[in-house]
Amino acid sequence: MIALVDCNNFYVSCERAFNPKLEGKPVGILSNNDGCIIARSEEIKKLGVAMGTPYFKIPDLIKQHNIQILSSNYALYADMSRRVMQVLSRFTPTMEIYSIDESFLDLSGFAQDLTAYGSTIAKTIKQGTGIPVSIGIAPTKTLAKLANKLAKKGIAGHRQVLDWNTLTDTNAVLQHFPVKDVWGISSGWGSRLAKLGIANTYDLKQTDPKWIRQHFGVVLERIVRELNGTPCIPMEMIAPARKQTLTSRSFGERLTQLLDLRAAVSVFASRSAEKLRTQNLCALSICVFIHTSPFDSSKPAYSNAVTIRFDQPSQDTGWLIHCALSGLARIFKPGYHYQRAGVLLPDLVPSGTQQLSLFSDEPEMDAKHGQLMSMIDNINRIHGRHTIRYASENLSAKWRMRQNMKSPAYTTSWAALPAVNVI
DNA sequence: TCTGGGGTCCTAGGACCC
DNA sequence: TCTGGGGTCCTAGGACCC
Repeated sequence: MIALVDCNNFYVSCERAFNPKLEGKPVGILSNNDGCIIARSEEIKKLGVAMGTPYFKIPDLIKQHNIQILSSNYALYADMSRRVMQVLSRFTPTMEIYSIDESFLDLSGFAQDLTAYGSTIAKTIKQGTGIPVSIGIAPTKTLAKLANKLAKKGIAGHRQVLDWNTLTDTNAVLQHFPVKDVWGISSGWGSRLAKLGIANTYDLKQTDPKWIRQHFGVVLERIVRELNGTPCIPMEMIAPARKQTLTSRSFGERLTQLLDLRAAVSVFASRSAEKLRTQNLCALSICVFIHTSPFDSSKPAYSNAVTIRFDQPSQDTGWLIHCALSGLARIFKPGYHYQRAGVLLPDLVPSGTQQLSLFSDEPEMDAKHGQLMSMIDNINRIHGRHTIRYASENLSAKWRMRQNMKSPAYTTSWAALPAVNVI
């Protein structure tokens, strides 16, 4: 049996844990650059605010219902996630951290009442972190995800925790479950299936897996088999190494000057190199892209990207910035209002196993660069993220994103520790 | 004025090998 | 008249996830 533990409205719950005044009120958390609403409390969902609604489109609704809006605070969410996962890991030896707010727990061989065990887990998480969770328990991951959704809504007297095996008529439940809400199926496949007469999840469960494979591929076939109780998606206890990494941002204001873009792309390349070093990876190539706003039809549109291959794998900030900037120079065209840029490292390999270039500089130079990078990383870890950086990162700050309503870094900065008033 | 930022897997087709 | 049988690697595009 597999349990899926999912935090309720995770970002909102993190904010509420340190700001109880948000309790009971409609709350929305914004994406980077204060663009869209990407996390919602139950109260704001009831007001009809959809996932991904652009913030600037609903000023009246916000005023009318006193909706609380916050910029996203990823330092806080990442730290709260770490705490939740730490508590969760006490309850099983085999756990897969699936996302910032979800984990699969393998409960095979647990003899006791799994609903009661789930309730204990939920209570402990809430007490230890302040975060409310819902738990679905079932024989496969797909059914555990499904049971989790039902537990969130609450069906047939089950709320917060639902053990699939305790339901008396699962087929009746599946008949009322929309296909597009099944894990791994979205509206694209959902509407294709509907056209073929597969209207609900019970219909999908009854469909011949071989027929599904012919018409949709092996991914959907696995889902059908999982709905029938046959595990096809294994637990991944050890996170596999990243295959690519992307650093990109929308700008706080549109940029027209190459200088401003150079600063942004330098920061993205530098951040990418840091990610490589913390994960012990090297990049074989770098891709730089820039584009104008896809929504603004009043100005000329332009987008372009360029990929540069390396002679040998690298995780060196100076080299990545150098290549990123030379790529940028090749695709930059004056006269456009740029909205976003990014640095993509699409081919990653483990560091330490690199094939060296036949025409490489002295190997001693590579070693020196490596020492320089660990020195910089150490200083920045002790004294704060951007204590030492490359000069080109400082060319301009015009591109920096908007974050006008961000809460303090309650748990990761001494300066932002919450104060408690004892009366 | 204003619209996020990351990822993965699968498949088909082209180019090549013996 | 008639033209094999087995592979690999790479890329682009499409589908999905949080």
